[in-house]
Amino acid sequence: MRQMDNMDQATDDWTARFPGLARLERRIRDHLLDRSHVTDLPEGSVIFGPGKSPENMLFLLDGAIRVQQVSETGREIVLYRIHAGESCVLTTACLLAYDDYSAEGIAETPVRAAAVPRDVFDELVASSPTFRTFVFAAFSKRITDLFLVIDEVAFQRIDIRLAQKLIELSGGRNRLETTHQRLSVELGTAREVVSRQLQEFQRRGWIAQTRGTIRFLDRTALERLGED
Amino acid sequence: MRQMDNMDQATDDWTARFPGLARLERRIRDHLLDRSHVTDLPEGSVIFGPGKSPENMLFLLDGAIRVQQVSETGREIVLYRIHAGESCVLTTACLLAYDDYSAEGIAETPVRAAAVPRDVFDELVASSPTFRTFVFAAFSKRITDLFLVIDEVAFQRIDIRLAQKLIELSGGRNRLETTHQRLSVELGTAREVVSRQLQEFQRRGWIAQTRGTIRFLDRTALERLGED
DNA sequence: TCGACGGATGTGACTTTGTCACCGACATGG
DNA sequence: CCATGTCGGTGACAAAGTCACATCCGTCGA
Repeated sequence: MRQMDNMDQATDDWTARFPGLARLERRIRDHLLDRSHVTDLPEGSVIFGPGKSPENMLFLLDGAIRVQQVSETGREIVLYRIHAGESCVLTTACLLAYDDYSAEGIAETPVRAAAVPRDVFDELVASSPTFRTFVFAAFSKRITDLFLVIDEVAFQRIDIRLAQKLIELSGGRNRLETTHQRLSVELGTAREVVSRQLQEFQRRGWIAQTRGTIRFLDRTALERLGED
Repeated sequence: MRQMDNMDQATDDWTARFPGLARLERRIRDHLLDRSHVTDLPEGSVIFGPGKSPENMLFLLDGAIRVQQVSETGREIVLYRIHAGESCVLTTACLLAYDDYSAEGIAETPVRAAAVPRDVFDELVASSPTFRTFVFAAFSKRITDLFLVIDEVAFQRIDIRLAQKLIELSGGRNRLETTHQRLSVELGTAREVVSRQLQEFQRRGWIAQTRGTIRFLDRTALERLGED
């Protein structure tokens, strides 16, 4: 499930890449670096999921992890992503063996992360105020993000959400390589709904579509729609 | 906003009411009891909300707090409840001053709670493994609960969700005093939708309605529907 | 006692979203 | 070349949300 690569940790202070850990006490930081492993995971790795609890808490150095949920009905929805500079707090939730929730974390790109064993995590929370702040801030951010997801799923129109998601996923580029199916999972809706909305965007001259890619012809129009 | 009642803390060990705190180290427990206040809040008190961060973390001794969110569009949805024996971890999220999220916590009944100041909370997390476990378990539970809410809002049929909610809110009694409006907020849907579903339940002989109350005529049928 | 008022509920017409059962188009590998 | 699997299109329908009302009922002053 996972491959571990030990690195020369003395020369690679990965904590510097985490804003919240920049001011970590020197002694603490050294302990953390000493007791953690930097790990590389290929794209598509399942970091955690039903029946797969990780033993370590991850601090993402590069890449992104997508956390999504599969409903009993088979439909899926993307809950959030963890990007470089963020930690995988859900792992701790998982570590605590809370009953089998259906969420899973998947490496969306090749991922490099620092793996911190559970006991080390606990020691750090106990001994470092800075680390505590970091951890609670991470939890808070997740929870408020989930509030936002709930708000959008419950109350936002699908055309608006789709426009927002297209802009978000494009990351500034003017084309997006994805399928209607994948977009429907992002929004927790049905593929046909996405297809129809994209047809409408195309009819309005905002995008052009070919199999597997969407080109933006009028990004501003999409952004306007996405602003409510 | 809040009224504080000091009690004879030496004789009232409220930590005993929290399963997760039962094994708290004696020294820690005394510190917690010494530095916290037991507080009474009237029904309807706003515990936290947009612009109202609490200074304390609450441990609920009696009553219930309802946490809900108001969307920009004015529609509302109940996110979760905090019952006696649980703590208000969201408060810590709030304490960390994460940007103004729109969620608010309201006392659904008269509430008695132990208020733990922020610095005491931090000390306890630092010094007690038991307390740490308690806090992280609380966070985990909230997050997994929110996953469930997302799943239901996104993928579950409204009749099934309504049946489940009626059973849940009735708490074993065979009548429920609430309005269609309130039920619609519970589910994050429109009042008309609730009215129509309730009419359908009534037509099937499962419930009887009068202004402000619902009587259960065939609770089993509702439970069956609620099981998918 | 009357009537105004506000909250609670009922209703119909309509739009949006989700579901289902298909279809053909395209890419890939034998 | 065909078989297969993924991708996207389509129409008919069902479920859910929206809007604009119409009642209904209890309460509170006048």
